[in-house]
Amino acid sequence: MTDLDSINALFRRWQRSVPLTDDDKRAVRALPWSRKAYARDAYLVREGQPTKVCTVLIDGFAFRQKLVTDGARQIISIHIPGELLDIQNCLLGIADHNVQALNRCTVGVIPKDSLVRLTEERPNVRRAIWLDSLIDSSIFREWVVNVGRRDAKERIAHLLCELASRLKAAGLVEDATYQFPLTQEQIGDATGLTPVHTNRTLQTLRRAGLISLSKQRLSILDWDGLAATGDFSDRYLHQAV
Amino acid sequence: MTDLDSINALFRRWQRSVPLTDDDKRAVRALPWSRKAYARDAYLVREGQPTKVCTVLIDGFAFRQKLVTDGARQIISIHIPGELLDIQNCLLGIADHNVQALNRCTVGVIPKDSLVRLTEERPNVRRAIWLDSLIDSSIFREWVVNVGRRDAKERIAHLLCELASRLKAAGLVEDATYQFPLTQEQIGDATGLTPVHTNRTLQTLRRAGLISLSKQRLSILDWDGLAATGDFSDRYLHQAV
DNA sequence: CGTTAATTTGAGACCATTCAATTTCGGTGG
DNA sequence: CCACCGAAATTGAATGGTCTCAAATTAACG
Repeated sequence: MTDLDSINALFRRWQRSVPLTDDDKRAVRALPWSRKAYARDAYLVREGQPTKVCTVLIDGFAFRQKLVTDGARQIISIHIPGELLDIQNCLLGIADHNVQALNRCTVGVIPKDSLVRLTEERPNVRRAIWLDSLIDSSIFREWVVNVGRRDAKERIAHLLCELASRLKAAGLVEDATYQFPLTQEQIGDATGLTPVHTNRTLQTLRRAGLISLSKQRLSILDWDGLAATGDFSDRYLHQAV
Repeated sequence: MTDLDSINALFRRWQRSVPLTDDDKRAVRALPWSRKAYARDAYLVREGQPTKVCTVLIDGFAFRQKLVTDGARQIISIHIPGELLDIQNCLLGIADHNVQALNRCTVGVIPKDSLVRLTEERPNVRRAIWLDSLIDSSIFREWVVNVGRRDAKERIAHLLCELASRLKAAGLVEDATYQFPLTQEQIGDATGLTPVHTNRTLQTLRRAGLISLSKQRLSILDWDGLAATGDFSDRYLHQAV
């Protein structure tokens, strides 16, 4: 990549749990990076495609999704800068889900072989990647619970808490009001709800004084209340410092 | 473990994708294994507990679950012999979900530090474990889709297809009729349904001539029909040989 | 053979969906 | 800067899938 500083989000994330030496960082920087930009809704990975590269989100948001036969879409996770979008592509031969840009975003791309080689050579990096993917897994598990055993109000409250919590831990937001790039349809796709019901549920949360959300700006007015409504505890994010 | 052959299920599973040398196997056998038996419904891991060991399922079935505040339970995955139940315990300090025995089962237990050390020393083993946990992740993703975007009939059909497919790939069943240890309540907990509705939905599947299920024995009478009903494709299991 | 767990059935209520229409927002070109 | 346009958000009403509560039946087990 021309702008090597873009990798810093990645380092910051990894170093939350694993110490990286200068040699580690040099090795990561020395990978054959290429930089790529995607428009809103563009596909970064398509289910069924052979996997060749691994992608780090540098700027903007992305999400993973799968489509069912009747055309409905389920969003499986939402990603913020500094996260690896498709680490499973390093070992699995065929992509098992789609990755899409949530808004205009830029990513760093590494051929999967070089990344695998790096993990062989740099134990700290390996450990950081391993840990990251285990946390990924934990988030998937929580999402199964969210769509499986919570009602609409709880699901959406939980989703908002998770995103806020992760953004805060990543140092990407400071206060309780910040840019929130999901449309109501996308919130619905992430929670297994229709856009109509998502809309009504958001109104309920607003009327309860828990959030204010309009024009892509979200304010969490009552964190404890929202967390209680969404049955949210941040343990599954494993981001304790 | 007194009976070292119990590890064979593990080796068979790993070798589906990664070749293991005799040295690799010796190293795995040399780990400080202990063997443990659990009664039906016994807890192997409890959410919130510090993690100290890693567990391989040797015989019987187990499942992972989380409880929500109102007491409802969501089953997150179901495990068959040869699978690692809690590999995330190697790196994450606190368990983020519960693991329970589905029926009477026996497991092999390894202190997590020894397993971590083994992954440092044996690249093949490391690769096998990594791959396994990536497939785990893929299954979680599919479950999010299952409970998020499929109706009751589809969810249950999908669950039955997944289990059948995994059991077959593991060489644990031969024909279309085999022991199926889930109660209807557990099927409901795995699909985000109530036991009552699970019961009615199973009757629908029976009446459609797709399955026969009674007294813990499942027959898939029409695989293609069941797979179509459940929108099932085995790609996400990554078990192609 | 008794006791508990698991399955099954019925009826009514409710949460979420569907379908359709309206309003507001955001971006673009004249 | 305003007019226009498509996308997103909002509203209404009717339908429907799933839940709840309760009771009956059957299976599992010591």
